[in-house]
Amino acid sequence: MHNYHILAIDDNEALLQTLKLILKKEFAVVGTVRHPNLVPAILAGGKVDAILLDMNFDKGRLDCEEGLYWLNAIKKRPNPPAIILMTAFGDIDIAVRAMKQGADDFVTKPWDNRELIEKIVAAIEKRNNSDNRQKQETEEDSTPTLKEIEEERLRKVLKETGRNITKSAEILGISRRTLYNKIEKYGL
Amino acid sequence: MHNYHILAIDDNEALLQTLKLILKKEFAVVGTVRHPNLVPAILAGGKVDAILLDMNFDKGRLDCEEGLYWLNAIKKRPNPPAIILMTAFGDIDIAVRAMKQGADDFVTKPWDNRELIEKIVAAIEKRNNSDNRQKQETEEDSTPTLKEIEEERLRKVLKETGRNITKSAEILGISRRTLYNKIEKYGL
DNA sequence: TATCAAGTGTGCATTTTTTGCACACTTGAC
DNA sequence: GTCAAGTGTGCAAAAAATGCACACTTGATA
Repeated sequence: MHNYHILAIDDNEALLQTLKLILKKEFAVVGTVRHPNLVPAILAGGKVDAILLDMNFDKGRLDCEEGLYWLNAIKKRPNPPAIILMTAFGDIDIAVRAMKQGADDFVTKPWDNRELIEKIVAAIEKRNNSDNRQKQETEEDSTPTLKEIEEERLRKVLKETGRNITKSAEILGISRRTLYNKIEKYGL
Repeated sequence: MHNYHILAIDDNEALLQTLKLILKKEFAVVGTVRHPNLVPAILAGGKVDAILLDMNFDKGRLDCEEGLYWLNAIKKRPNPPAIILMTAFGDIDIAVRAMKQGADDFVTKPWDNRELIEKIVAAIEKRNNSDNRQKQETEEDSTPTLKEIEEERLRKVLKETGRNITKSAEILGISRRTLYNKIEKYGL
């Protein structure tokens, strides 16, 4: 049992219920919606780790283009959930376009339950890992004081200009005299 | 006629020649190789804008896994060319895995010539654009004045602390009063 | 409800930094 | 030799940073 929140989107009510039954056994919270236009509101409201988006363009209700549109819209949000797409047809073009737009994985109907669950978990964990990396980077980034980054920048610019003080001062946007002061202050 | 260098990889000599004939009409230089193990040497030698990699796993010579291995190897290089994959089978799983590993596009055999060429050009231009973005960013990185990086840092730290002025000032190594002054000065 | 720690926003005098300008050099190119 | 471009430094005026004080607000806790 994984402590993840899943949201399944499908305009076929019967299929949606089947999906929910399967996913309920493996995930803590499983929501279902019939149309993706409700997704932004749901994402704004609470935690969602992965979205299962069905692109059944056979019934004319929610077609492939629309599916890609929603995929794109969801992925543009600040902290997007993992997205796994489902399609009834083995169309490579759609799969490729979906992957280009940031889908995390692709499942074809009829799906294999075990495979579906594995793909969902893998996609969520991959997303979490990349999140953590970003956080670590920004945390490390936030430590230095203004003076430290100033010193770092001074070193860099001085190096880049080959220690041409006049040019360096110009690049840094400070007066030449001030640059001399700072060089002495930091012992550069 | 595009001034791009293309490298086509296929272990079927006849198909390779067909490809070359088609591509020669559209691209400045078209190379052909029978096995991807020559690719690293070729890439080290000269300019290659795009690679057309055929993954025909029907004959047992160059199978799908091997194709993905080479895709991965090429994409790990410092300045990788765009890669378009070709497959005789409309297998979505392979397409998805290939896209995950950084393939730029996917074409199924039998291919449509116009579509193939368009995809190659699009992939190269996309690659060039992202290159330019990186260059611009790194170039811009050396341009900004001390005040600009100061402002950037202020924004970042304020955001990170949830606009806790006292903590922000502490992190930045300046007095609280000064931080207020800077916030007003920069309009944060 | 009272209280207390932690934070906010601002004023003010003092100290520090920045700035602009001046001056006397050095250096390399032409 | 000279000329443009750069260096290193002094100095007074202007600007910014600092420490401290004061009157708040806020959320948790006894």
